[in-house]
Amino acid sequence: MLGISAITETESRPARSIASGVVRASATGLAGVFEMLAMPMAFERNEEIYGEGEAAEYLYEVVRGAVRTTKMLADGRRQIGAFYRAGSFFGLEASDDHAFSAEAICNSTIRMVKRSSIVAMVARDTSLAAELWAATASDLRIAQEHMLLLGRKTAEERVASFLLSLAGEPANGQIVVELPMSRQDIADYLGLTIETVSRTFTRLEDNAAIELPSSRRVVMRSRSGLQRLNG
Amino acid sequence: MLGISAITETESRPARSIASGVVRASATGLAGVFEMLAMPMAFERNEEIYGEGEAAEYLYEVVRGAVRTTKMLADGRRQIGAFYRAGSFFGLEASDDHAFSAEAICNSTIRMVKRSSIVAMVARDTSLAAELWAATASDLRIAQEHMLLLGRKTAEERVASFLLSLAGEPANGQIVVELPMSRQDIADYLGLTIETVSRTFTRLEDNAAIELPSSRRVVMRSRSGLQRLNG
DNA sequence: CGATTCATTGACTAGAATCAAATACCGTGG
DNA sequence: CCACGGTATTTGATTCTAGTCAATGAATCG
Repeated sequence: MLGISAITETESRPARSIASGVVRASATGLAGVFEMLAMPMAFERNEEIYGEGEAAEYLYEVVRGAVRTTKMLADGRRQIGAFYRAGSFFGLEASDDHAFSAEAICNSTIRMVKRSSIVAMVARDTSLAAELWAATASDLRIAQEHMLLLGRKTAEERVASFLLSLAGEPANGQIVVELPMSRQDIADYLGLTIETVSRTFTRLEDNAAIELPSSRRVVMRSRSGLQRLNG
Repeated sequence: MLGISAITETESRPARSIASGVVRASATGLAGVFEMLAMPMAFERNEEIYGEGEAAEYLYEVVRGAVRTTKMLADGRRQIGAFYRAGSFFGLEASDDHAFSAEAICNSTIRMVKRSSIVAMVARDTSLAAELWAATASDLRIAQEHMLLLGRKTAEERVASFLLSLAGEPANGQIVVELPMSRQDIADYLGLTIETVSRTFTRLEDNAAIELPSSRRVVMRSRSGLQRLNG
C-alpha cells in the first residue's frame, strides 16, 4: 500500500536525493518535484487523507482517482470545498494546520511530499516558488467562482455549472462524463440536498440537455443549453 | 491624490530605488515593500479599483477605509467574495487577469504596487515569496470558510458568523462594531437579500444578542449567544 | 427643509428542504 | 445464474425558509 517511487521515465535527468541537499526540479516544475520526492500511497474509497485541524505536514498530488475536501458543522452539515482529479495538487496551505479535511472519493493513488522539502526547494528555485503561488492562487480563483455559485445561483444553474466544469472545454459534440462521486457528494458540493440534485438531473434529462444512461454517467446533449442555464 | 511614498520610519535601513535594481525589504516583509514602492491612491465610495476580467497589473493594500471584491452574473445578481480592511492585501492573483472586481466601500486610501516589481523582489527574497504565498493561502482559507457559510448555514447563522468575524477575538465585554458597508453589501456577501438581513438583525435584537443604536452600528451584547448561532 | 437613498416591516409566494416511500443497483453467496 | 440484503437513487407529498412585491419609516445630503 505504500512505496517510494523511483524517478519516472518522464524525468530524464538524474536527480540526487534530498539527503544530498540539492535537487534539480525546474525542468518539470512542481509536478517534477512530486515525481522525484513523492511517496505514492493508495487510499481506499472514503478513506481520510488528512483531517480538519491536523498539522499540514504534506502537500499532495492526485495520481489516480479523485479527492474531495470537506468541512463539517457540529450537527453534521457538510460542505465540499473542491474536487481534485488526476494531476491536481491539493493541501496547499500556508498555515500550520488544515482548514478542510481531504478524503478519497474512489480508490486512489496520492503522491505526498513533505512541506518542509517543498519549502526548502522553493527557497532555491524561483520558478518553483512562482508555480506554488500560482497553484494556490488558482485554487483561490476556483473557490471564488464557487462562492458565486453557492451564494447566488439556482439549483438548476448549479447543476449545469457543475456538469460544464466536468466536461472541460471540448467541441460541442456529445460529451460523456463519468462521475466518480455520489449524489451526496454532488449535493454537498453544490449546497443542495441529494433529492434536489436528483430532481434537477431528471429535469435536465426531460429538457433534452443531458442523458443519464446510468446514475454515474452523464451524456451532455446540449452544451449550449447547459450554458444558457449556467447564469 | 497620488504620490510616491518615502521610506517610512519603521524601515531604518536605507533602500535603493527599484531603478537601481535591488531593494531590501525583508525587515518589514510585504508590508515594507508596499511602504517603499506603493503609489497611495484615494478612491471614493463605490469607486472601482479594478474590474473583473481586467489585466491583473498591480497588487493592493488597504491603508484606510474598506474594499469589497465582487462578481456578477449576467442578470445583475452579485456575490461579494470578501471585505478587506486597513492592513489587508488584495488582488493577489497569479493569473493574468482579475477574477473579481474590487471597489471601495467608503472613501479609502489604497497602496498599489506593480506585480512585476513584487515578482522581481520575490525572486531575490525567499521570505517575501513565503509571505506572498501565505497571504494568498490565507485568502483561500477565508474563501473556504465562506463556502461553508454560503452552502450550509441558515440566515441567522450567516449573520451571526458575519458579526463575530467583524468583532475579532476580544474578551466578552460589550463590543461595538462599526459597519462600513450597506445592507445590500452584507446581503451580497452572505448570499441573502437585504430584507432577510434586516429581519435577521431585528430578530437578533429581539433575542438580546445585539443592539442596533443605528443601522451602521452594532453592539454585541451576547458573544456566546452569537457563537451558539454560528453553527 | 425637501429630495433621495437606505433600511425596516408586512403580506404573500416560490424554491428548495424535509419526510416518506418506491425503485434501481451492486456485491455476495447459495 | 439467481435470490438476497444493503445501499444509492429517484420520485412523491408536504413544509418551511428565504425571496418577492409593496409600503412605510429613517437617515443623509444638498
